[in-house]
Amino acid sequence: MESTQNSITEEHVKIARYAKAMGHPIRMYVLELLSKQSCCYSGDLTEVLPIVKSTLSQHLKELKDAGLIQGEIEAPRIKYCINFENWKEAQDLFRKFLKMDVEGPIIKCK
Amino acid sequence: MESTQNSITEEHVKIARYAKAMGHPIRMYVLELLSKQSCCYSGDLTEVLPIVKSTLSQHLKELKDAGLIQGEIEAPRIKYCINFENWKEAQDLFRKFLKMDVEGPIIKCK
DNA sequence: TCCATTGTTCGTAATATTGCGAACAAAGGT
DNA sequence: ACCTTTGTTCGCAATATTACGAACAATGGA
Repeated sequence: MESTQNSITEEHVKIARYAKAMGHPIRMYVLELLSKQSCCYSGDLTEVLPIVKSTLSQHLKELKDAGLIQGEIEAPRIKYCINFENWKEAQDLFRKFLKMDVEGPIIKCK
Repeated sequence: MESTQNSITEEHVKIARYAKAMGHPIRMYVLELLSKQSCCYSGDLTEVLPIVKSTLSQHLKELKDAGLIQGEIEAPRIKYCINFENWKEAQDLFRKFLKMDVEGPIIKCK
């Protein structure tokens, strides 16, 4: 079933997907905030972030699509929280990835 | 000197920059390979990756621009290695970021 | 010197990202 | 029923990303 040359694994695709979602300062801010203080409303964010609500909505959608956060309707607002299932997966993937070569390479380059 | 509303810090910008560079399966593969086995030549990569050399060159350039890797001329080839100074910074940033809420939020969201 | 090898750069194209404002939808309160 | 609040969706524009092939540069070897 596999194509290409089995170099790129499903793990590379997964971690790249999470990394891509994290690849914007606004989204990193939101993730950090949520992972620190459980939940927040999107209105709280527009007050401190230098973007309009529609742009924020798009960033939140990206984080949602990547699986890192989830929204819960609490009318008339929406409460955003970390999606802890996927968050844990992302943590594990990054930890595994970052564990490598903490002390530098075996063969020092140059 | 700061503008906006001091929500987005320099750290958010930095980690987002690294995350963005990691936001593609090809680049994650290269980073993993290099962090595992010290160095490699770009020709080694084209052999196993399902992209042509010019595309690979662009991905390597992105990793270089983000500061995660460095190239060293070793004619007629170029030896690519992890840039360990920045790699360490990225590791620290991600570790700090990932450390948060390993066990879940204080206030469980529904 | 000419050729082969290696990798970058250029030109091109398709698609994705980022951002704004306006319009829209959903729900609660009066 | 109407209005307010909240957030999404739409339309638009500018720019970035991803990918390919062709052309180009640099270097070592024949």
